[in-house]
Amino acid sequence: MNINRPLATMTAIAEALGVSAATVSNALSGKGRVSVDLAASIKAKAEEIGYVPSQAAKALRTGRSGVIGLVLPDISNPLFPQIAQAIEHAASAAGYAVLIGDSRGQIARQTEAIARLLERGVDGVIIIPRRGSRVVDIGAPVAIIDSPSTPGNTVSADHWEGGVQMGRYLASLGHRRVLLIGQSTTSNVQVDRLGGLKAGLGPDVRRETLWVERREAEIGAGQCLGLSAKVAEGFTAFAASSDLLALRVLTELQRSGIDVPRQASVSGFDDLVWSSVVTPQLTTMRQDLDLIARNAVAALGIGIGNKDTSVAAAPMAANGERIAMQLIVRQSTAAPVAVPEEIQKREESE
Amino acid sequence: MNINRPLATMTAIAEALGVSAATVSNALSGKGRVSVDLAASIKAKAEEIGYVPSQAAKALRTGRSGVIGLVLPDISNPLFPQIAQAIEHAASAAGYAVLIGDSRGQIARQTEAIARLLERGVDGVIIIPRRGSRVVDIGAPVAIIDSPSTPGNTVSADHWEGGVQMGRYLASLGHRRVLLIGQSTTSNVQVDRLGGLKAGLGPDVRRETLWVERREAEIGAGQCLGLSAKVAEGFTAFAASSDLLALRVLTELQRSGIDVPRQASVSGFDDLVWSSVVTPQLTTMRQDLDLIARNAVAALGIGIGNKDTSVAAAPMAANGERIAMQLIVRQSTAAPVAVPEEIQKREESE
DNA sequence: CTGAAAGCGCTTACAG
DNA sequence: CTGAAAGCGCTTACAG
Repeated sequence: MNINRPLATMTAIAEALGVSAATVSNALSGKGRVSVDLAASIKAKAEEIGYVPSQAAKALRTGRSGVIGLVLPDISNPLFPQIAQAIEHAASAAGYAVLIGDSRGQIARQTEAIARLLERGVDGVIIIPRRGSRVVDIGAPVAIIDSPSTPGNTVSADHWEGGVQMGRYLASLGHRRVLLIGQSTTSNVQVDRLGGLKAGLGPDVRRETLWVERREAEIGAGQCLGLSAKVAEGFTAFAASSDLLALRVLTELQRSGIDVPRQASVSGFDDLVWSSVVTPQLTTMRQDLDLIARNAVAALGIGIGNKDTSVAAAPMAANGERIAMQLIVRQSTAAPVAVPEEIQKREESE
Repeated sequence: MNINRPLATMTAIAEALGVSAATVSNALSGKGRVSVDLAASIKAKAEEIGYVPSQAAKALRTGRSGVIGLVLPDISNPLFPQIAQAIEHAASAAGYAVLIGDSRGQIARQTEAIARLLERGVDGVIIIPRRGSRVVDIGAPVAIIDSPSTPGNTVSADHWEGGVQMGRYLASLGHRRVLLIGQSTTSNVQVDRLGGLKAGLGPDVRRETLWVERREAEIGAGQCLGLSAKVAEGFTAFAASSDLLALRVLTELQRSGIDVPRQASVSGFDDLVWSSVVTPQLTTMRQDLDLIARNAVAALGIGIGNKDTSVAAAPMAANGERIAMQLIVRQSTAAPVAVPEEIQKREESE
């Protein structure tokens, strides 16, 4: 805010009403040490002159800024918008604003990003680390959203159980040969998801795991993963550890002339915005990001009595709790069908 | 930050060194009214005790928070991560932190989001409005990133010229029948892009425009757009107003058994993260978001002398300037080939 | 129920 | 070159 806001202070209200600033403060904060009538006229006056409290003064006085930092080292994470929205919403409901902590695309700069936020006086930090990077103690409340397998994790989706759900679903469809596809073995989230998938598929299903990062080290980045050969080998389902990967799988299969889901089912995780935009729409597992965000904010162990909105009591999970994921069945998965080797002619889609 | 940070204040430094707080302030702010020696020892002491300036006190005193707000009403905008990163980077270089302004997914709540930021004492707001929503005067510096066609726009990519580039490129490939695909006619950005496309394609190219929102009003959301019929009609290129739309087009075509780019070229706009992940990789137009962000921050008309980093002078555009877009040619576009009516057998891709 | 006073940590004229 | 003083707008014991 700029320098000029001379009239809209507590002092201004106090003078206009011939009372003390302390009384104005008490009336406005609603702590009830003021007579009902006086409080009412103070509030009316505040409204009238367009009073906006000075966060700076409040912060200086109370030692709390009312701001939390959100650190998302991997900005290319396509989940970013949903996460940011969920955190902002939960924070706002708890009386907090959210500062962006960016590590300039470099995961290594995570610590640096946190330091910058701390300099800004944030009351706490929510971190969504990437690839198992450890978060050191920073002398301020921290909540970490990662994977239950990550030490220090505060709250997260139950990625393993999500994998189990997806695995069971694919098995129930009748798939007996499934390719599991992950990006990187260093991601606890992905390892959990694939681990759960294996458990959910059960012992009767043959499966194989493809780690894209590893494969690309051999064939080069962005190259074809050789998925159509897998179809030829008899794989009927491709379960990816993320929608991003599932998209890659889906388009590569389609490009090779393979019909999804008729010849091959494809599934992902996360329910990204475009997951229902592609054809066929992607079957996926959704995280309850709102609940995760609320828990993360609550885990910061604070709670400014917020002014206007009385937030409905939201369910809270204990520290470290795993939030269930939700299976979203769409068109990219179906029961496997026996398909002749030569590519079957598809009916006109319209 | 929490209440306890008793030692790391200017007063603490002053006492430790037997000087006044004013001198410490002058030394640390580097305004040079302090002898070199004293300044050095003050800085050393600050370092030693881990001094972190209180933003709250500074804000209260100077009337400026050093924080700007970023309002992105359409959080489902897949460009969000790149934009947020670019703005944070530019703001940080100018000495600012960035507060997230969320309108809870509802475009109508844009004004509300701005108000919340203002209450937080931001020094200015950067807004990326959606679908031509007008931004009213808010009594604080504002920069709007939208489309040159939008009244009040501060800086943006030159979407029209980007369209021209793409149109020329497609025409140069030999396409003579092109389907232009936009989401909504109420988006100035999309209207500009398609307008530029038409201009770039030139008079020799037959084209038709498909507005998805309008079409979906008839056929229902998420339905097939009937693109394969267009291929049958002789359209050889599909130019979408965004990568998200292009993804939809690509997968629908592929699902219908159409080979991209052999039978149909597909292009988008924005170079989203997954654009190079799909097969075939998407030809697209990239915005220089870093430059746009720098201009937006600069347009706020402020500039805190920032502490450590001396940012290299960055090129600045005048108010309202249009930033050139960059054509990224990838695999989804190619010269059209005559294809027999019956779907041509594709070679194995591996 | 209401008010006077102190103080959060900084910066900025103003003296010296 | 250095310091004493005031004040940014608020909240919080403490009196009355």
